[in-house]
Amino acid sequence: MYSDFNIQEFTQQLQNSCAKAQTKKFVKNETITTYIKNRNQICILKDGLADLVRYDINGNKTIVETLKADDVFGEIFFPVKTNNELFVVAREKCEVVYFIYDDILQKCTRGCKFHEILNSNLLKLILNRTISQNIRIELLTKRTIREKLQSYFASLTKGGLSRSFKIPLSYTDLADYLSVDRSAMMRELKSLQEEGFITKDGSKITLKY
Amino acid sequence: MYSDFNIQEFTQQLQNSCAKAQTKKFVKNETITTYIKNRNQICILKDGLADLVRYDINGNKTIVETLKADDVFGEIFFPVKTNNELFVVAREKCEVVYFIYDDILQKCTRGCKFHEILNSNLLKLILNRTISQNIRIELLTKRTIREKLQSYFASLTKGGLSRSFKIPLSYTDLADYLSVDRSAMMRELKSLQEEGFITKDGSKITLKY
DNA sequence: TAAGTTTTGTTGCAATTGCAACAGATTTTT
DNA sequence: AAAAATCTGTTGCAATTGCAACAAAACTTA
Repeated sequence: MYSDFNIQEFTQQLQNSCAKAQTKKFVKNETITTYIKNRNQICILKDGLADLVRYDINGNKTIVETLKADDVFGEIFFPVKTNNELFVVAREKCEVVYFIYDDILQKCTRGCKFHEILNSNLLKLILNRTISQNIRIELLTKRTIREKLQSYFASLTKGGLSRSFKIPLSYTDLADYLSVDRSAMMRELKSLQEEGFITKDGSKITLKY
Repeated sequence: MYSDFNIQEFTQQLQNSCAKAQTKKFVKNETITTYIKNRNQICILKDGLADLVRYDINGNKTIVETLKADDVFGEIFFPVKTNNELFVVAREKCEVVYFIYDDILQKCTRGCKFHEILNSNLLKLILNRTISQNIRIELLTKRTIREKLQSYFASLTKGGLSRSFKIPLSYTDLADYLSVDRSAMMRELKSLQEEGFITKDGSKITLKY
């Protein structure tokens, strides 16, 4: 994982460069952006938590991504028109930096001294993003709710160090994130407890054996 | 979509740079790479088709990604140890360019004149990759087999232009790609025909209505 | 071309999952 | 502090999906 990355520094670089980055603040439940046009906008969550959310025709909500500080998002990653609208919603108070991709890439092939550093930082950022996407894909390809839960729990144990953790989402949201029915998920959680695989106390889960 | 990308040119740049890129050829069904170590290796499929495949403990096969010319893959995108091994297998004759990420990023911050172009090309490549990952995630978050099929078909119509297309996978592989049971998928395909949504002739599908 | 292998198409049955609905608990808003 | 909204936990029932199994078709390899 390429975590040798300083978002503060990067933001400053962006602002000093030709890219004209802007910063905005959002309160809880505020919509940060909607994916409708293809503006080639790249956003970086400087601080806070947010969700990329989709509603389908049947009203099913899916949390497509959960975003934390330093995560990138933006329309540029979804240039194909989908039938469903995508929203990024602040889960808590957020600070977002945004800029236009073309300003970084097309413009200033010479001249701007920050250009190269920007590019390589952006690369790191997007690389980290594809890694979390892969973890998400792994989870979603699991066939059963049980396997999805176990896969999700595994991702919270930070490499097996902590067998006890607090779920950072409500159970309602977790179901939307695993893309399964909430009641079916609750049932499965109950089975996991009854069979002795986990202990559950509110949002605190402990993995047994 | 950033398709203004010439793989031949890029390969040449790689070979001229300090990155020491190598090219290898593979025959059908040959294993191109296995994800076990964290070698920070990046591979580019120069020519041919390949699959990124995972087998879980129960022997279920999942096609995690289908790769075509110009697609990137490699361990660098899966640095977290998963319980399941991942393989990249040639679906047909393939040509693969591979190099080590650190050679591009850490080394030669000055001096190598190709460095900047490389970086920006790599960025484009990875950006295209995250786009296809998003499409994949959208497909996998669909709740029913029917919706998954429709979502997959939609991605084959190239923006709604062609209502008729040939499925580039066997139905067995398609089920592994949609992450569903094959017989259940076949049943659903039959229903889609009976209800008049599609016409099916071997691997050729035509969308009606 | 014959034998072997893989894929397709199909079905019955069991298990899993989704849907709808509701009461109680918790949180947020007024 | 009361009212409103959201979340949790639960259940019965229906629909969907997975599993196992098999024959026929298509494809590969010897």
